[in-house]
Amino acid sequence: MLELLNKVNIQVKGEVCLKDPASSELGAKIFNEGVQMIDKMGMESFTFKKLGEAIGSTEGSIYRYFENKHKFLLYLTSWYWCWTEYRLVFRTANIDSAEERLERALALLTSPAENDIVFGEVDQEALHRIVISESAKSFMTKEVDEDNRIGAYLAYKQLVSRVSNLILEINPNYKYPHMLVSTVLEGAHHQRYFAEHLPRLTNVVKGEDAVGEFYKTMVFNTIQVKC
Amino acid sequence: MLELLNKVNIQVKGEVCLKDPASSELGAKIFNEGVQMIDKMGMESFTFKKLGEAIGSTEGSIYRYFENKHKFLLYLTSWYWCWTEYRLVFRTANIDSAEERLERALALLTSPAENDIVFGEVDQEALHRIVISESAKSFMTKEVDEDNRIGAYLAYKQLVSRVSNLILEINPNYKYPHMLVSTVLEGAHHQRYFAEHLPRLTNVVKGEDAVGEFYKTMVFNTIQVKC
DNA sequence: TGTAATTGATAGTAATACTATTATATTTGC
DNA sequence: GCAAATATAATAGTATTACTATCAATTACA
Repeated sequence: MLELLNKVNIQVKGEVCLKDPASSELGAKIFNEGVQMIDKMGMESFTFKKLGEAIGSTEGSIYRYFENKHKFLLYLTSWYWCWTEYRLVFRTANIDSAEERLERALALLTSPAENDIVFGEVDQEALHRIVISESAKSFMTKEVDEDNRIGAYLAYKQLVSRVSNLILEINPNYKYPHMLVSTVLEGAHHQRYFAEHLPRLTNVVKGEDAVGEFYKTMVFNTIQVKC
Repeated sequence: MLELLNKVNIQVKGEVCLKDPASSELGAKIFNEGVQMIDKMGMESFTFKKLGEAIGSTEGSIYRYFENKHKFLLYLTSWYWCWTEYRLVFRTANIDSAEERLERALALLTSPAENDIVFGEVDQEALHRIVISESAKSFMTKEVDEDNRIGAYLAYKQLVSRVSNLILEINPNYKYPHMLVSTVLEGAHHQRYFAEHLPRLTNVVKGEDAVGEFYKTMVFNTIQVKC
């Protein structure tokens, strides 16, 4: 884990919270303990009442930060994608070859959960598990258009756009870069989940990085004009 | 829409319902009106009470068919995958070339919603939309292992296995057929959803079958050993 | 025709997802 | 250093949800 002297803060854009949880002690507790609770019990069982009790505060206080628990999930996933983009920029910096930059980007996006650069007390591994198993619920709702309007998916779209550009550097004529990138992002998460719970839907072998290998081959074979 | 003289029934396996909805008038109403309601209002707002009122019955009666609304969703998705497999077998029958069989299979799996062979009163288009926007919730829960144990995902696994075998016929050495197939199945649904709600995550152009084209190229480029 | 199974009607409960109110700290601006 | 503004805690309350239970009425079927 890389520790930075001057901490870089992840700033979540969009009107996803009523009050920035990074702005107070209580907000930080809500964020950190919220991540722990959702990781352990899942969104279904998670409530603001339980979270309030866990941090020695109350339901009412949490409602002053987030309108409801769905907005809280939107905040967590936005934070995750901002964090991912930050790491991606970091890992592809100073690399000359476009191919290698894409390779590194894909390795990051398909890698298993791991704590990285320190951001406060945030348990990045737990958050990664949450995004794997709950993020579909963040946009698969009847309110998706309204949530989109308030900017809840900006971070995700920005990441997709950034990786798409890496692809276009290699093959400027490739027609479906966004489709390919979102397929990889969603797919990699799914495969990790399947490996754990529905192994017959995947081909993950213990000890091998099958997910990374699979998507790397898939992307490079898909974008390159055949000989 | 092809109408068969002797109707073929979709038989959902696994212990997903308490009582087979295909076995009674009331069961059929629950199924058909349930599909309509979930399509219109989404799983979040859907309740057995509302469904009971809509079909002139009661909450209690529906609970005798399904333990809860999550099991109902499991039933719907299983039905959908059985139906999809049935259509796939139909469309690849009597085709000699393995490549063409795979191409037809992919075309079916990535195609937009459309009503097909008649199965009772089932609104297949609505069901397709439900699977696109709700099916992640059928396995992304803390009860996934228990649901798997009772056979809730058998139909899905069977379809993945069948398409994987098509791939292995073309390239018996390909290492990740299950991963590739589940990536396509989930991906195609996601792309349809994104096209509707989050267009910046995709590259779907009106009038073109970009989704089908994209996944076809992706699969064939991925499995074929490069020259 | 009698018995079993199914359905309908009604009632009840614990938990959830909030909203509202008021008292008590805590911060801040001057 | 103090008043005013703001944040938090404590408590109460409501409509809805996700069930469970009971019993009467209807229908099936043997």
